[in-house]
Amino acid sequence: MMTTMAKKPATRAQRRTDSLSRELIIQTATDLLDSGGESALTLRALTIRLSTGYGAIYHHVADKSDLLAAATDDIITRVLAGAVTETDPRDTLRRLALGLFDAIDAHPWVGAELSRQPWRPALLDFYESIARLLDALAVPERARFDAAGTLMNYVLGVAVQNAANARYLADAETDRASFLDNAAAQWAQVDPARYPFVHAAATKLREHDDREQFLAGVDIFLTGIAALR
Amino acid sequence: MMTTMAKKPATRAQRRTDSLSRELIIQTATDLLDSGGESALTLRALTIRLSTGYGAIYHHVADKSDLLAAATDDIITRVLAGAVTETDPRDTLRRLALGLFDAIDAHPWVGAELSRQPWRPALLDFYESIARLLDALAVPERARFDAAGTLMNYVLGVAVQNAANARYLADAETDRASFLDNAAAQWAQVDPARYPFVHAAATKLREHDDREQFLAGVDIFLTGIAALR
DNA sequence: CTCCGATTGGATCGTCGCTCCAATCAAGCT
DNA sequence: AGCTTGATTGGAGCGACGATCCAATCGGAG
Repeated sequence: MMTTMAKKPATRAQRRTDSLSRELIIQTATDLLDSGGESALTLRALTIRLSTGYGAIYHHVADKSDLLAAATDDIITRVLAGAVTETDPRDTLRRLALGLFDAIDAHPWVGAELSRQPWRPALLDFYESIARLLDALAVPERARFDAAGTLMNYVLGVAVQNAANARYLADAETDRASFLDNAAAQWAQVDPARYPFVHAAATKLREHDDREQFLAGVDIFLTGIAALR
Repeated sequence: MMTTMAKKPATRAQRRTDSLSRELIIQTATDLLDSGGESALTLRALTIRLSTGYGAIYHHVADKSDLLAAATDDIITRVLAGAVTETDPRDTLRRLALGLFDAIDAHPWVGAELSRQPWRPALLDFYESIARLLDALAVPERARFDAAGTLMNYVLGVAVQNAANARYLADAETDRASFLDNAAAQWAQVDPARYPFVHAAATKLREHDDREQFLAGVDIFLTGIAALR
């Protein structure tokens, strides 16, 4: 046997002229995730979009989870940068929560990633802001820790739920209306004797607005927190 | 080239005497998940543990996600079967929520799976129970839908959070105490000027009990609900 | 006893994340 | 300019994964 095959001419594919950077990779990853969901972010897709190889990417990024985390931090940081302060602490809190809600609504993969890594440094700012606002609401210091944690859990819980719905919608390639109709039809089919409330809720499922329901939940918690003093 | 290598003798590995079943597969999958976390459930590991092949497993199960969903339903159903009813609707609700909390604490992968598929049929019973209890707590019919959804989101949010922590603990092979010490140390290192509340919360992190904090959140919710009447 | 559908085991496929290394470039030194 | 050295790039290849496919085997109905 010959030790070498007939070698290709010694030319490699042309080397890129503009230099790669961590930022460019993260930006491209975000594009892929936004357009195709979590499963669209593969290293192969990245190499194609950036017309480069694995080595170049791994030189700037530790591994895939590092890349996902960095993209998530990027989005979260942007949300916090756009946060505004109202005169009423309750309103500010509502705004803050809605900001995270909307961001995850626009980038569902962020919700899934946060559910996997809930203590990213970028969320420290969120936690800090919430605690500060609870202070302004006269929540006693001993209860503030639990209250802030509860709010965080609720917001993240809704975020994850929304991300799951969005993923389902993307996979099934159906629009939101027919998805809700389908779910409502299923709920309406359950035995009314065994599940009277679920059966009754089927109609509301079609009308409800995720964003408003989220805000209703925030208000429930705010009311409960106000009684902690 | 020869078309066939020297074939092994025509004997196949001995066929199993006891028959496989969907239940046995689900049970084995649960064992694998409990002992090694989500990544431990691979088809190869299943074939080894059951000393069988891929075909036999795929004959009883549609695909891997079907298997994961079935295992999750199994756990949830068990939790609901053990639910008890107190005289006070509040206590019953607390028990119900704690049941789910403890189940996910014992099987963290259930939390991760529920975050991916939050509308499993097994959760319908949960939803129904919650709505029934909210009715007993005199929550008006128009607010019941939002309130029930809010509580569900909160419980699932905490569940996901717990699952993420458990996963981290399993991967890092550290115990909970040193994990909390580590996290507290990190929180204590953040700039006290920029993050006064996070900095102050560092000490509480070491003392706090996840279960109690979860219950504190449920109580905040219950207080908030009481104002809805 | 015979047959046929139900069940089983494993070879094989395509894709994934990741490692590894030769090839290439840019910047500094003499 | 020529040389050197470290940073950066591109891609072949590895092992593991989920899934498919099919020959081999079993067990009950007739």
